[in-house]
Amino acid sequence: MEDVARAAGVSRMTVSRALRSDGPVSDETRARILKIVRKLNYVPDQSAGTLSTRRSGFVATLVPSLNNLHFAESIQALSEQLEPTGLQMLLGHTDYSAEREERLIESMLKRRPEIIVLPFDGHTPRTIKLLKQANVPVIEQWEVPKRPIGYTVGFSNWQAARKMTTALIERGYQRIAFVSESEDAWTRGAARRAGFEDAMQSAGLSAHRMIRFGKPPISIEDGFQIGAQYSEHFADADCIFCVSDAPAFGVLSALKSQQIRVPEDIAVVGFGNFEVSRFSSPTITTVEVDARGIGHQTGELVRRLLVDENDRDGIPRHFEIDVRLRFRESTRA
Amino acid sequence: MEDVARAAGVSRMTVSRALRSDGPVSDETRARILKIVRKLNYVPDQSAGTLSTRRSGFVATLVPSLNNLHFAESIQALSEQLEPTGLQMLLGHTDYSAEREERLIESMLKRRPEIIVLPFDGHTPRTIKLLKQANVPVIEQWEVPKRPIGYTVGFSNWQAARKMTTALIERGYQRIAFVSESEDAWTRGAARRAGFEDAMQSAGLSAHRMIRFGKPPISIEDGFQIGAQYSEHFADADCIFCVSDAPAFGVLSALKSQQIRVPEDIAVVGFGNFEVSRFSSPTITTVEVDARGIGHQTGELVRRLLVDENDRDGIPRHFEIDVRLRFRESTRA
DNA sequence: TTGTAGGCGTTATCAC
DNA sequence: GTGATAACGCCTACAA
Repeated sequence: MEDVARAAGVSRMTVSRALRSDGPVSDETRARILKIVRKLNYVPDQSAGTLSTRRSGFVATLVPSLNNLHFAESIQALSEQLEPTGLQMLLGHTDYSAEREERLIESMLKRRPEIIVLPFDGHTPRTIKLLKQANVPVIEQWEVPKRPIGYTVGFSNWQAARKMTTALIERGYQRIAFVSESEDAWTRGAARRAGFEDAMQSAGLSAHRMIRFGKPPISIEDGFQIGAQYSEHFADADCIFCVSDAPAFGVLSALKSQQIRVPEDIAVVGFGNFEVSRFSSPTITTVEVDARGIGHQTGELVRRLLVDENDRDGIPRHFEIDVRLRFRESTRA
Repeated sequence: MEDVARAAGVSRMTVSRALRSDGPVSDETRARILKIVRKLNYVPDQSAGTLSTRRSGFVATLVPSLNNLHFAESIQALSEQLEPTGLQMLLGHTDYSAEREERLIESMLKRRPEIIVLPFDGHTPRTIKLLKQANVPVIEQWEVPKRPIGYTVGFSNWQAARKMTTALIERGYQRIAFVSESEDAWTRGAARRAGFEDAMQSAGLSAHRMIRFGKPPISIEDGFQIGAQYSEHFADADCIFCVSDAPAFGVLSALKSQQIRVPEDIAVVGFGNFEVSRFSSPTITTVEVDARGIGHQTGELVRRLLVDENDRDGIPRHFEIDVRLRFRESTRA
């Protein structure tokens, strides 16, 4: 910066001002400075700026995993929202581990993020303490916690699964099995299972057909293995409700290879409305979740909290994300 | 830090040393300081550290899109490698746009990354200039450029597609169609197409059956629409080679709904070995690419370049990633 | 519209 | 093993 200043015959301060689009500098001086900046390939050092302004420009963001199109899409939507604001995303993935989440937050806090975005999957007590002490807005996504730390953007997985289960019962299914992960610290999956159980019990039906298999995120392959043991798991069931579309597709694939017809012999239902569920044969009945919407709403919220000075009043604490049931060929009408 | 120093009855410098695990401090003093650090919830400010040490601890990383399991997996593998090193990833996605890539690099350089990891899909001249002037190691991934800027981790898409095409010809296919994106700044897709053309021409066959449709990344839906126009596109073809598994699955789905048999009436081939290709029916012949391997190798390389002081000699400029042909049910033996 | 002085929170360096 | 001092590169605050 010194070099630029010298070449332009001004002080470093004037260079600094010329680089901020709103700095009070004469047009002529700014033009001259910017030309020299380009010629000298000067790139300002944001660490120094951060230190001075006490604004890092960072949005700390966690996801359980990138290896899941829902999370990837929501991140992508968020990062697109962030682009014009000049804020940068600091991304980490927890691998569905609360301990890893804690470590990540600890290391990200050293970067002094201006806001923290993370999934709610249950946090360790220390994580909660760290988040509160950081004295920075917190946005919890996907599942809505009972005791939110700050803002929330998401929906109730419990209600969504309950709604689908109830709709299935209305369509005449009674012996519904539920497929989910074996390790269930994963609150969202657990919430869906609980919603299923509640709906079944409310209808006076038994919710004992529980298949727990595979670590989160449960995969197509896991679903295939479950489906391959049809007679063991599903001999007396009339419907298989899977915690996500991936295992639903796997189950379908396994049933097909055993000549079991869907939906004539048994129905298959997923969760998430991934692209594959629309193009499998039969197409898969599922719960549609607006993943991009979560990223988008989060981006809006970040903007209102950090960028738009005059839009900071009356910001709701919660943004509800749409969830819709999609009935397709894998269930009968 | 001042507060911690006062409470411990030492200078700030000693606190600083106590926090670096290798700093020369007596065990007793360090223990006392760390206790106070915890009690006061002191979190060091890494911007200040960066300014002083001139080491940011950032790995600038670009991907075309997260909305693609290959890239997501490679990023996840890289970030797992990075975790124990204390390096943090600064992630951005280019959306397959060289201009967006340029803007992202420009903004990331302000953070003074210690290394830059990005896909090679063709760069703008200014991007190349920026990367060279940054004076920081550069790792180009996925496709191997003719003139690399620094290190490379990937494979030749041209060769991979050529190999598959040749193998298809050996299996008796002669009238092979190729499905790829309509906008082809996407060098990897273009490289695959060129490899296909070369193989066909070398065998004295015509490569005129070219379907270009959909913006990158081409989707299942795009493939479905292409497959739906079977008689128009594929009436005289015996095989459909798709630039990725996603459209291959879509094509398959569309053919099935028209009662066209695969592989009896026509074969379908993909690229990438995504999970869906193993569980569709029929399963899809494809080119297997080790996406996690790319992230993993990149992580190794980053470690050798930035962390392991005594492992910096004779580092190869290129790491080749395995590519294998997977013949499945969607082609005949 | 421009310049000067000083500080943001760390660590490198050198002295003890 | 510990402390004092001076940077690191930018920006706030104030003065001209």
